[in-house]
Amino acid sequence: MFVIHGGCASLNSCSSAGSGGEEVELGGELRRGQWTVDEDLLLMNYISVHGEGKWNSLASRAGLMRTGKSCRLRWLNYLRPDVRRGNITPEEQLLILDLHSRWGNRWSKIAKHLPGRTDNEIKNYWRTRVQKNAKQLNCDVNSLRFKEVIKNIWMPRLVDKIRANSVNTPPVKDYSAVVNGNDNHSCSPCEGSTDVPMDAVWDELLMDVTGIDQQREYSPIGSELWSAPPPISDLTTVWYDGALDSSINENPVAGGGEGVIDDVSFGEWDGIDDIWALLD
DNA sequence: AATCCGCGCAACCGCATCCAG
DNA sequence: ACTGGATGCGGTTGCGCGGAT
Repeated sequence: MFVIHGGCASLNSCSSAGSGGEEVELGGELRRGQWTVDEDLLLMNYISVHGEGKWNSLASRAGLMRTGKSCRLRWLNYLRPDVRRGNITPEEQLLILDLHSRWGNRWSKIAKHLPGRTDNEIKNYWRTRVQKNAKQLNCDVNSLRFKEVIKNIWMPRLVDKIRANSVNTPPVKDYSAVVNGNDNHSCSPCEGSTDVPMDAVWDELLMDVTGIDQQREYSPIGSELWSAPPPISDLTTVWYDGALDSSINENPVAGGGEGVIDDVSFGEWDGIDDIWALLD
């Protein structure tokens, strides 16, 4: 019925809860900490029959010594059949960076545009990868300076990477197919992910990053008009020419309220290639 | 081989919001 | 309008693994 992906390899490896203050008591008390395979099966089987929702009563009816919140989290972040696991693709990275620049730490909102990805996963990605990068550059992750790095260095490189990949493979017309891999997860409605058409998101995103009107001409994704990409030098010219003029203060959420744009000088980023290498 | 250390990620917590009674 | 339970969300914690020493 269900396939358990990832997670604990055995009951033994998970049934003890480590020493981190987790109390796993079997005498009728609530369990905390790592979920066991048995618990996963109980939860999945119950939901397959009765559906999700009413998490508190679901927990007890399913015979789980867990809180409703814990069951909901486990289901949404791990057990749901359409949850996508594994490396965040360049396309997804680009989307995350762009959407975060617009909305800030609205992980759930961002996740709705990445089918199969959970807010938790995106949040973790941001904290581990993006914040690490900010740290390497000695700047605050919310600083305008770092946002300029994202916009003018990181995102263009991601676009390069996506386009480079697309040279070897036919243009992808359906982004959801990209992010879902080739598996046949229907990724059904993807819970709200359709409130903004993915093509529109990508058109806007690439417009933001490249500043080129005819982005549809070379958009690696979501475009039927896609053709051979322009030389990278052309794109970088456009990116870097426009970079310092553009204000990224359009977004009150992500702006962090600094209000003053840092003096961004890319001459200072001598080690940027090294840092970039860490992100690959 | 043993130990240390940093990273990734699953899970928890507290607060906010929604909604039915 | 009020209240309490259910749900959603963002921040934080800590375990386990793998690489470095």
